[in-house]
Order: sequence, then C-alpha cells, then structure tokens
Amino acid sequence: MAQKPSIPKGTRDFSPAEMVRRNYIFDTIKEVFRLYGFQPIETPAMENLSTLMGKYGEEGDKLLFKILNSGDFISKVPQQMLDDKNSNKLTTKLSEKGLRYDLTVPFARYVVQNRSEISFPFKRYQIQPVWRADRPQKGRYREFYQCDVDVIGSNSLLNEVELVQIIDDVFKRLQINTVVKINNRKILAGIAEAIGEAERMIDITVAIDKLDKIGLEKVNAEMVAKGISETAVEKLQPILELEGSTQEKLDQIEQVIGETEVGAKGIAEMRTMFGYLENLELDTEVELDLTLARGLNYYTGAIFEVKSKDVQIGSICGGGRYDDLTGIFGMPDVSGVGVSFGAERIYDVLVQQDAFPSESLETTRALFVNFGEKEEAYCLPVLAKLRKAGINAEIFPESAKMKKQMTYANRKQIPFVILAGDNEIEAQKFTVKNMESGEQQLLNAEELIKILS
RNA sequence: GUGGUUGUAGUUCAGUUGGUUAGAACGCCGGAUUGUGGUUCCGGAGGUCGUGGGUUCAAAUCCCAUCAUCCACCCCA
Repeated sequence: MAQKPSIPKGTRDFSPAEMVRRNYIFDTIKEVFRLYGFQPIETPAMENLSTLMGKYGEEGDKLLFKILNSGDFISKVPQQMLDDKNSNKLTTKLSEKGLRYDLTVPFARYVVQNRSEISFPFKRYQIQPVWRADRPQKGRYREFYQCDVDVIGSNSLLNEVELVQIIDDVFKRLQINTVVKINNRKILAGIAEAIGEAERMIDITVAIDKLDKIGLEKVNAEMVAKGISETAVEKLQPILELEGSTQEKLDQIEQVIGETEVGAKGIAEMRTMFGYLENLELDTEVELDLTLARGLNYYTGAIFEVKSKDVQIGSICGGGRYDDLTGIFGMPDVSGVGVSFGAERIYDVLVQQDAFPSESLETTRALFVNFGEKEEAYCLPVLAKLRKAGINAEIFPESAKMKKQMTYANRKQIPFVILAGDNEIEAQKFTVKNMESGEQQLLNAEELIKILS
C-alpha cells in the first residue's frame, strides 16, 4: 500500500475502453475539420520559454510548466541570485523551455517561422495535449487535449461564421445539445470607453463574466472593489440588464457605445455575423452574451464559448479572434480566428449522457479458440483471410482451458468466437458462436467471412 | 496562490463511548463443468487501517505533523 506506483496529480492513464471512446471523439472532430478544408499540423510538446511567457497574462505565466535546463545548471547561476531566493528571477536562469500551455501560441510561432512556405489564408487543425500547472478539480486536469481549428491571414467574418458551423456540426454528430455564446471584445472595449474606464477593460470584463454565477450586486461590488468609479458602474447597469432578441440587444447597446469607434465597429461586426447565421439551419442555439469575457488577453474581436445544455460542466469549446498574435513574433498585421474543443469535457458530457455509440466500442470482431497445434495450423490461414478482408480477428495464443478463452472473449466484448476442433477439420468447416445470442453455426471459410463482414 | 473535505482489501464503503482475531458487497483466483463465456452454487487468496510521531494498560478510533485525495475560490478547456 505504502509504495503503490502513481502518476502526477492531474494526469490520467487511459484504458483500452477509454481510448476507444476518446478516439471516437477525436475522429468525429477531425472528420468535420477536414470537411471544411482544414489541414493538420503538430508542434513539439516543449517550446522555448521566451515563446510562451507573457502571452497568457500574469496568471498564465504562473501556470506554465517549466523544464529544468540540462547539465550543471546551478553552478552557472551567480551566488547573489541564489542568496536572493527570488523564484521568478532564478527561473530565467534555470529554465529555458516549457511545456505548451495551449495550441494557439505555438501555432502563431509556427506561422511566423514558416511564413514563406504557407499560403494564406492558412486553415489548420491541431489535436495535441497541453499542460497547465493549476490545481486539478472537477473537469480540470494538468494534462489535457485540445482540438484547435484556426484560420490565419483573413479578416473576413465568414471565418467566424464557418467556425460556428463547425461547432454545430461537431456537436450534432456527437449528439450533444449546445448553446454557443458569442460576444465581441470590441463591444467590451466600447463599453469600457463609454463609461470612462477605457483602461480597465480587463477588470470590468472579468467581473461581468461572473454575472450569472454571483449576481448583479456582487458584480457591482467587485468592480468598485477593483477601483472602478461608482458613476461608471452606474452607467454600466443598463448593459448588464439587457433583455430581448439579439437584434434588440444590439440596438440597446448601440445607444450606449455607438459613439465610440471600437464600439460601433464591434456592433457592426456582430450584426454581420448574426446576419449570416440567421440564414443557416443550425441545430445549436446561438446567442449574444455580453457577460462572456474569456480570460485570454490576446482576443480582439469575436469571442466564442460553447456550453452543454444538458450537463453542467465548464465550457466544452471556446475561442475567438486575435488580430495581432503573430505581431509578438515579428509578423504584424496578420489576423487569426479559431476555436478549441476540450476533449476531456466532451468525454465527460458523453459519459454522463451515456451517448457513446455502442459500435464504436468493438475492437476485435472474432476470436479463434485455440485447441492445440494441429488446430492452430488449420485456423491460421483462415485467420489471415479474415484480416485481409478487413475483419479484426485474433487467435488465443495458447491452448488454455475453454473457460479461460471464452472468458477472455467475453471481457474483451468480442462478438464472435470461432471453434475448430477435430469435427470441424474433418468437415473443412468452422463453428461460429454468436456471443450475445449464444447461437452457433457450422460454416466454411467463405461463409465465415461473409457473416463477419 | 487561498479555504475546506476525505485517507481502512483490487474497487466502493462499514467499523459502536478507544478494548482482544478489522468486516461487507462487488471484483479476482480455483472448483462444480477437461468442446462453450456472460447466470447459479461451493471454496480460496487478499489489509503493518496513507506515513511519522504523541496521549493511553490499550489507538483504525483521540492529538500533532506530513503526504496524498477530492471539492470550492482565483483562473480556465
């Protein structure tokens, strides 16, 4: 007990049964991505810390996993720094690499680094794990997979619309009822400007973000506590209490922020987007939600968040437009927009809804029971034929007791067991047992392939 | 980073006001059934009660520390 092996906090192993289900999710998502013309890329698990630092805000920097330099890293550090015991400063001396925190920043780095080979607009998808050093809790892990789709090098709002279609398509296929919440950073900036607190947009949005969680009064209190003036908070009230259709909401907001340049632009963008979306037959609900803020600071235009309607869990997909992410790497004026599907949360939703298709759980279709050397020799060529025909099949590798072999098939949920002993060999046939119904049939090799296909 | 929860068999948990040999269910292994699994019946293995210290004649039970865990906050997928 005392020395059971373990894995780091917030990480998980995936059993065969879990992998089958995870692959079902990944495959569904990939299929949809390809349908819209996106191409895959992969980037390394680790990036230079200089690439990662400062992109996710102060909070994000703290959550980066840093990789210790190799070799005798400590003796190169000046004694003075060791004595100071300032972790932040020391870190830059001890670590030059870190594990990726998301897929968007490495993607931006990739684009800048390979710009001469990429033809824009560049539509890529990327499905890989990311790592965050925060405390695990429900639906939160330290290692988890993101499934990103981004278009970079195009300002068109058509891209935003297409992303909503992708979201709709993916969750339709996965049979998850969703609501897509959309907001726009320009509107948020407009609001901040209109109430005379342009510099405090982040604080304001972070507070507004909690509206449905802690209520209006507490949100107001938090803003005041953060140093927002009371008159500004007062001006904000009509926006926090918005009601009605998207159209009506936009009209109301326009009255408050239409004067500001960013605000007007944000409103116009939203009008265009919702105009497109209205004419598409989407299953998912799409709504304008001003309380949607999203943490990552690099967003500049539309922001998205998708929630399950039936299962309460954090957002299962999110993203937005970032106008100048590549600028940090020396390639200005390239706009991108993308969303990220959270595979683990989608998994949790599907588990709770029991919505995994049963066919997807099968790995082996048929098992040959092993009776001994002579019988092995008889089965092997037919086994090869089955595989050639695309049927997943295996033979039990030793002539163990029947019970053991049957139990093996049962546990592995193999639907068919094939028996071939003296009688079958003599008749040049095989006995096939349907493990669910218990029925048995005596068939020749061709019939066998037919029934298993 | 802040606050809280819980650590007993492979798993989920029970364990009385501290009292002698720490239990159950499920799972696992074997047998009934040497060419038939999932059902049933019979039998068996498996725990230094998270770890270290303390109180006591006596600790799974009380106290302290430590580690782990889960949950909430911050933040986020």
